[in-house]
Amino acid sequence: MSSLSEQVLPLYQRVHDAVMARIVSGDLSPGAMLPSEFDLAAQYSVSQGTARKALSKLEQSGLVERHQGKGTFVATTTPETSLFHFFRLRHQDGSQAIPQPFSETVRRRVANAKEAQVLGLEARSAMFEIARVRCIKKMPVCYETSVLNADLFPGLKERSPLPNALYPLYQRSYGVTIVRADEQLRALDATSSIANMLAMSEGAPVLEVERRAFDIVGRVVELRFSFYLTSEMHYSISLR
Amino acid sequence: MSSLSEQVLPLYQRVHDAVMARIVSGDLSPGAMLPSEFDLAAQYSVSQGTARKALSKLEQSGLVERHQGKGTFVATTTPETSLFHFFRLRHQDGSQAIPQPFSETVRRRVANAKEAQVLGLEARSAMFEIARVRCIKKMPVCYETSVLNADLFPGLKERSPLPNALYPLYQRSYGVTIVRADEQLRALDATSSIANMLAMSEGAPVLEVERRAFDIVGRVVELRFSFYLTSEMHYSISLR
DNA sequence: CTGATCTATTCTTATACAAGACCTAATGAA
DNA sequence: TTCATTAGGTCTTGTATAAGAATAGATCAG
Repeated sequence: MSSLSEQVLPLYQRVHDAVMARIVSGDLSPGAMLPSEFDLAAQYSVSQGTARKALSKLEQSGLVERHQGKGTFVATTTPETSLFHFFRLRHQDGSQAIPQPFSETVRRRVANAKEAQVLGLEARSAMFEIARVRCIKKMPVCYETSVLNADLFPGLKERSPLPNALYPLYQRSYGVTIVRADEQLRALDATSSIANMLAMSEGAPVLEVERRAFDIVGRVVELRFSFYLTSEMHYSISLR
Repeated sequence: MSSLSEQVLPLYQRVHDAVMARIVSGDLSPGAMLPSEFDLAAQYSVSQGTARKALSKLEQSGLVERHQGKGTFVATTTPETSLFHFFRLRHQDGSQAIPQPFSETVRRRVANAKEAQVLGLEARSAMFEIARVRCIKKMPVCYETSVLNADLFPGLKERSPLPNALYPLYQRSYGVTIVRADEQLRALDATSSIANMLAMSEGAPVLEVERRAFDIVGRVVELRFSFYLTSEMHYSISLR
C-alpha cells in the first residue's frame, strides 16, 4: 500500500491510469485491441461498469476507439480525424489543400540554445532537421523546417525521402504519437532565401507558423517553422 | 407518440435534449441552478443514474458546471476559460495581450451578399457593423470589423461604447452564447486604409483573420474580420 | 462562537439486460 | 458439389437502474 497509485483514487481512475500506462509504454500499440470490459474488470477485480467507465474516459481523451459488438482499440490515427488533421491549409472554397513534398533535405546537427530549451534537452544535443518545400499544382506554397531529438528517431535520415505526412511515420515507426500542437502565427515579409524557395518576390507577405508538437505524455517532440503563401490559400482553424 | 423526440433515442439522450432546450431557450439562464439529479429523474420518470448521464453530457459540452454537494449550474462563462478565450494575441513571452479599444463606430446597414449567406439571412437584411481599433501601450495593433444580425441584437448601437470583450455582452444582454469560432488566416500587405488606422506604412505585412462565430445551436451569429500587426505580437492557437 | 448533526447534492460502484457485430453450421437451390 | 443464404450462438459494447459514499452547506445545541 505504498505506491502512488494506491492513493484514494476512485477505482475507475486507477484502471484508467493502468491502461493508459500500457498504451503509453507501447505495450498496447496503435490498432491493438484492448481487453473487453469483462476481462478488464476481472483483471482489476472491479465490476464491468467500473471498467467501462475507465474505457469511456480513455475514449473521451481520444486515446482509444470503441465499437459496439466489436471491441475497444488503441486509436491509430491522431485523436480527431485523419492523416492530415494538423494540415490546416485550405483552398478558398474551404476544401482541404494537401501540398505534395517537392524538395527535401534531412540533416543531422546539434541543437542551438532555443531548440534545446524548447525540446527539453541538453545544449548541443544531436538533432535531425527536416527541410521541405511543398507544392500544389506545381506551385510552391510552403517551406518548412522541423527539428527533432535524434535519440527519439534513430535512422530517420536514412528514411529520406520521407512520406508527405510525418506524424503517422513518427507513430508507426517510432511509437511517438502527436496529440497536440501549439502554434504561434505571424505575418512577415519574405526574406530573400524564403522568397527564392517559394518562387515569389522578396518582401511579399508570408504567414509564418511556429509549432511545438506534443506527444501523449506531454513532451515537446518537434519544433517546426512553416512559411505559407496565402494568396491562393488560407490557414484554417477552429476555436472552442 | 408523434413528435420527433419520441424517436427511439436513448432515455438519457432525451433528457439531455430537453434540458438543453431549456437552456438554449433562456428558460434556464447562465448561472441558474438546474434541478438535482433526483428531481430531474422524477420529472422525466427515469432513474437518477440516467438523469445523471444526461447532465454529464451537458457538462462535457461545457454547457453546465457541476459541483459535488452543491448542484449543477448553467455555465456563465464561455465553455473553456475566461472572458478572453477567443482573444488569441500573445506577447513574445507567451503572456496574453489584451488590447484596449481605442476608437469605435457602430453602424446599422443592410447585409451584402456574402454576409447574408454566411449568417444565413435574406439578402439585404438589417445588420450592425462594429468597427474598432485596438491598442496596446498606446500603439494600435489591431483593426477589426464585426457584422451581426440586427434582429438578434436590438438596441446594440445605443450601447456604444461597447465593452472590450463582446461575447460576454452577447451572452448577458442577448442570450447568445458563443461556443465556437472558425477562422481563416492569411498574410497580407496592408492596404492604405488599414495602414492608416494602424499607424504603419502601406504595404507592410498584416495578419488577416476572418472569423465565423457560432452559438450553442450552431448558428453563425457574427462575421468578423481582424487585421493584426504581428511584429511585436503573435497569434497563438492550439490544435488537438 | 464552536462543534455536531442534518440535509441536499453529486460521485462511485455494482448489476441486469439490450443491442450490435461476427462467426459457424445448417439449409437449400443451382 | 458448390455457393449463397439463413439461423443461432457468442462475444462485444450500450443502456438503465439501484444503493451507498463523499461533499458542501445550513441548522442547532451547548
